[in-house]
Amino acid sequence: MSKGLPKRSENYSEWYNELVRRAGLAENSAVRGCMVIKPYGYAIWEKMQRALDDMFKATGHVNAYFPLFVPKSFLEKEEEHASGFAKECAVVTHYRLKTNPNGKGLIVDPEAKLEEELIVRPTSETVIWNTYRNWIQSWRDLPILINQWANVVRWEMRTRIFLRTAEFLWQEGHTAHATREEAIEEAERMLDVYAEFAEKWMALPVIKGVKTPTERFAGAEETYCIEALMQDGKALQAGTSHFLGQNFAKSFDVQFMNKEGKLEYPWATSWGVSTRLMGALIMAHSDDQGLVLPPRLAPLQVIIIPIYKGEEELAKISEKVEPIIQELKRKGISVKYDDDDKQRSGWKFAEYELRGVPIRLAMGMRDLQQNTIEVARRDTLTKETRPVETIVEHVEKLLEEIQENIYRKALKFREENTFVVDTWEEFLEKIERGGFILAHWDGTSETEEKIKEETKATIRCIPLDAKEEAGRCVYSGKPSNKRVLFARAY
RNA sequence: CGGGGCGUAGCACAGCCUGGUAGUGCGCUCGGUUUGGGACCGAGAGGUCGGAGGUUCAAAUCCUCUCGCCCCGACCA
Repeated sequence: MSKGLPKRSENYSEWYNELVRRAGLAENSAVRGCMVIKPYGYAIWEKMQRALDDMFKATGHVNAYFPLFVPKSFLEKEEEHASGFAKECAVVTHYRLKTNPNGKGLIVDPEAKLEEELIVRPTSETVIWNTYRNWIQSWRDLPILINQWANVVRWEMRTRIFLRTAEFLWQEGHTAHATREEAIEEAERMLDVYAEFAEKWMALPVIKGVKTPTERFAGAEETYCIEALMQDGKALQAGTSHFLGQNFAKSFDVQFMNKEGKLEYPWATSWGVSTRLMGALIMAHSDDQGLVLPPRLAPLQVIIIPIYKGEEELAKISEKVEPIIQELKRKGISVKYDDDDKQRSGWKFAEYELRGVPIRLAMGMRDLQQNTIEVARRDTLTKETRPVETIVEHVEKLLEEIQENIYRKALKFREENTFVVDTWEEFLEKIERGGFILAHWDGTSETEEKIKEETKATIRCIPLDAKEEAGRCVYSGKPSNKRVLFARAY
């Protein structure tokens, strides 16, 4: 059996699947389309949650929890929303099982049919706005700035671990505001939060933009998104933030008395990121040796491995290493000393590389005599020997350097794979190679659809920072005033 | 949901065509030797061959149905 992973260059999706499995992040479950997130994978998710949650709190949001089940009648109320999600809903029709009178096992009790079916939430706008009706009477009740951490179910035809699972974990923010401007500002603010999180924590450069009407969230007036480029040249939507207008307020009959004493519908936003970010994290940075984790999200930042023969040597190394461990911990760096005698050092090296631990320290007798320690960094796979005295400060700096380097590498990759294209021939050629394409578009969904049919590329977004620039649509030749971002996407 | 591939020990696979005692490597257990990049030797444990039905004296192998996984399309965060 080969101990290495499949190569990215040979079979990207097999590499991805194997990596997720072998690094102990997650596995497919007995339930179709659903995953088991294993402790190591969940530890990364927890770090993401913590960072995001702090950012949400810092922008004035509070957490709450709304029910898993959505009455069918709620889902129906906002028409666009309803038709957008109808195709992928899990439906609860009964509330009881009974033993099978004709044999073994259990059957659904036909007597226990629900009067109204319950939908397992694909998202929570409807339950939440139904609740907000009772919470909002006056302009003094606004804004409402609530987030919830939850699971949702979207019955996907084709699933991929982390990237598209039938059940996934996410956070969904749902806010209500007195004015249109304030709601738009909120949607944009949260997009910025996502972008900052992606770049500072995940070391993932993203492009902020708005979706075209066809790619818009069902029920939204505007969908903002952050788009990232994966190593195989495909785009991944890493987060979305929606300006929902007054659609849900109207559908759920939520009104407030404004300062002038007139009834008004409040303005809404919703925004979310999911465990899909795990997929983004993996696909953006990892290599053929395994995961490459940005230090700020790595459950374990430093692994220390002793290289020894016999207990006596191990004891000496352990003694030498102990103060280093203590000092690293004191600085808030997560560190593990792997003195497990059941595995050899070479095995451990490979294992922690597979798991993406940013820094490895190794100490053997040679180091002990010279008062040195070997430092290996995961992002570059380079090693050097350094004096023990300064190792803690070095590690501290190195963690930051790795975080930055991973980001720079991803940014460089994106820049090298972003193409400004003006002709259809070039579009066809570049889209085959993968990457982002910046091209003019005439603004019609007809053209968007044609391009998708012919190339499988979609408009990922209209970048927020797109310059006004006269040009002609790459497909139809009609006039256009800015470039939009095309790519094949996950 | 369509097209293709695959389900045999924890993992990777052979055996199936041509039915006749279920195998190999890795992993696991025990003992020993080892230890600066996935150690070696020896001895072991582990499988209702995805499930159900059928054909047959006999089914991992042939037939039917079913469930699941992977890849490619249509749909999506």
